[in-house]
Amino acid sequence: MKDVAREAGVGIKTVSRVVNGEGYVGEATAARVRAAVERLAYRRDVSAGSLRRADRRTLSIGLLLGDVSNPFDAQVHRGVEDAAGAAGFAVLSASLDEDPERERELVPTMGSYQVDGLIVMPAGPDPTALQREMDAGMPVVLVDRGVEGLETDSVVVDNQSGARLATEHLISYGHRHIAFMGDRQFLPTARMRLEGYREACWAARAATHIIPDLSNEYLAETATRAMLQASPAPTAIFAAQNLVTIGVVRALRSLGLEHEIAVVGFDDISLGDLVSPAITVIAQDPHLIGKMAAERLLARIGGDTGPVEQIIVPTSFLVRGSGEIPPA
Amino acid sequence: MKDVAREAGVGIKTVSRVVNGEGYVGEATAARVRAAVERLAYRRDVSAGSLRRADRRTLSIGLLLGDVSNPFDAQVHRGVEDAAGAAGFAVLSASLDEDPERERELVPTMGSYQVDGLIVMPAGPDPTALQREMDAGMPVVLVDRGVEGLETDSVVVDNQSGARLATEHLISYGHRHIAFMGDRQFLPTARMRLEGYREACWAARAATHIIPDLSNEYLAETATRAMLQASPAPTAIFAAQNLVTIGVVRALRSLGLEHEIAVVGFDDISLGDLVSPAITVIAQDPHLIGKMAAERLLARIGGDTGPVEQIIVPTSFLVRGSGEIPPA
DNA sequence: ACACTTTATGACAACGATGTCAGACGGTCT
DNA sequence: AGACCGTCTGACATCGTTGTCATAAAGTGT
Repeated sequence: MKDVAREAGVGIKTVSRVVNGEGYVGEATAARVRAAVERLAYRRDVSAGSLRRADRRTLSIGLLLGDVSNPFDAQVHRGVEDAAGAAGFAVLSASLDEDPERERELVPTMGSYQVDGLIVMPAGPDPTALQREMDAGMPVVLVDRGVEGLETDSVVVDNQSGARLATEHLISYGHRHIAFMGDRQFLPTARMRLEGYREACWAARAATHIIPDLSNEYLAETATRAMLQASPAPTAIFAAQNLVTIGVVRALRSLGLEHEIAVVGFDDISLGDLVSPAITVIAQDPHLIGKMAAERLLARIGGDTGPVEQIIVPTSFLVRGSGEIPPA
Repeated sequence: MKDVAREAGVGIKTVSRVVNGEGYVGEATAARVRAAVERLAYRRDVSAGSLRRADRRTLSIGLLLGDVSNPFDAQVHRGVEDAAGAAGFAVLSASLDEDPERERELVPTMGSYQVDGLIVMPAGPDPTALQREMDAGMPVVLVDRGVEGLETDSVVVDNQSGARLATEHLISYGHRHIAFMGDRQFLPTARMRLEGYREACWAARAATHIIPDLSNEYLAETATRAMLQASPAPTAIFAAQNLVTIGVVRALRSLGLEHEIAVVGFDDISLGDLVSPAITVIAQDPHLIGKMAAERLLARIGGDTGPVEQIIVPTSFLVRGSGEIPPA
């Protein structure tokens, strides 16, 4: 900027004014400055600017997801990016892999990059890292799940009633022995979905059969195969997470049981409508979740001091075939 | 930092030395500083530090992808993140949507955030924005495709020979009328895949049937349906991109032709092994592509001034059924 | 002609950190 | 004792930018 000022024969503050469009600069001077900027291929340094500016804004937000390559998380990511990008904010992202250790580590790291706010899909139940950041004045919005003891905005879906709906759907087709296969129980979403399943089973006086802690596709497949050896084997399965659903479908296929045993999944899966039978699911709208979280965060960054909000994004029920198989 | 210095009763430079582990600090002093850091919940400001430091490093890299929510791109993203994270670098990412306009805009934006290097899946054929960045000393690594006229490292797959292999595979099963359905032809990868298809057809003296510029699933589905009305209709399809493959499969399914017409896809698709018939594909390893790109970039950031490298990541051929259907 | 406002401009300090340098202290060698 | 070295420490300038303020010129109202 000093160089540009010299090149244009003006003071550095005048260059600053032109670059930031502050006005109070003569048209002729401004033109000379713009020409110099062009000639020297000058580009403003956002971080140096934020250093001196009163609000310390860096026009960037941090995004901590479970795994950027999980289709659900990737859609959330895109939603955040769309909303943030429209407001001129850049997105710094990282994957936590549901590891509380990484959360403890990466939350302060994001802080040290001076992001203006943080969107987090929390990996653990421990609020201290995030609380510390919030105490330092950092706006935080949680997505997908909350953290007990942390008073801040969140964007979630109603996992419990979605799971209840899915289970009731199976019950309405005559099933009374429905297995629940879900993700790790320290995840609040997994617990809520289990709760919804339990509610529906109780109401129908159906037995419960719970297989938790399936953290990936492979474990889900193995567990499904093992479970179906038992007798009496369940006649239907509620698969409470996207990767679990894939594992279940894969196991049923390998046993040739995909047209005998009913399946309803939570979260849509790519090509779920093309396999045979097509997979009935409770679908979320992850792009919308990300977009709303980013909008909430941007409002907080902009100074919104209203009460803490919990935004619940609706789910939709996609009936496709696998969930409408009656018991044998 | 000034506050920490006052709290600990030392000079700010001493605090800096402790925080950065520079040594030459007495143990007692260091302990007092660490205690003060803890008490005041102090965190170093990375960007302010980089301002004065000679190398201007911000320990962050920029990543410009087609679309962070495309499964292929998301895997690349994760590969980059893994390699960058291990070296202590943060990743600033954005989606270009194959729009050269956005590329012109976001490349300098990344520059103004002072990233130490840039990994780009280029959206357009125009090298100027990237060239300008490189002239300013920014290391750049291209992924998935190159840019003509830009002398820089790149990590790609051999699209041409992959496509040739796929086509030859169909020919070996007796097909002589194979349709090529591909993405927009301004994308180098799309052109290379078409070239590979052409080579194989020529060698076998088979007719070509080319349907380009299918930029999404829906267009691919519609085009497939239209094409199959023609007579004589092709007996096999080479679907040259992941979303195109999905569209093709969807169209065949809706016409009930999925067991009549052979399909080989380029890029693996999720659940491609579960649909019936399972989809034969040329699979890439996007995680590896991202990882290698990041490693190359980190080497350049670290001062590697060796000659420009083009890294070619091998593809693999997954034979699953859809590509082994003989012509009627 | 006078006071007052508006527009245009640059000098300078400051943001939070690090590089440079100089100085103080204690120990070792001649 | 004096020269010399290694360790430990802080004052100060500096990185690129913006906030504050002073100043000057031109315009406006009386």
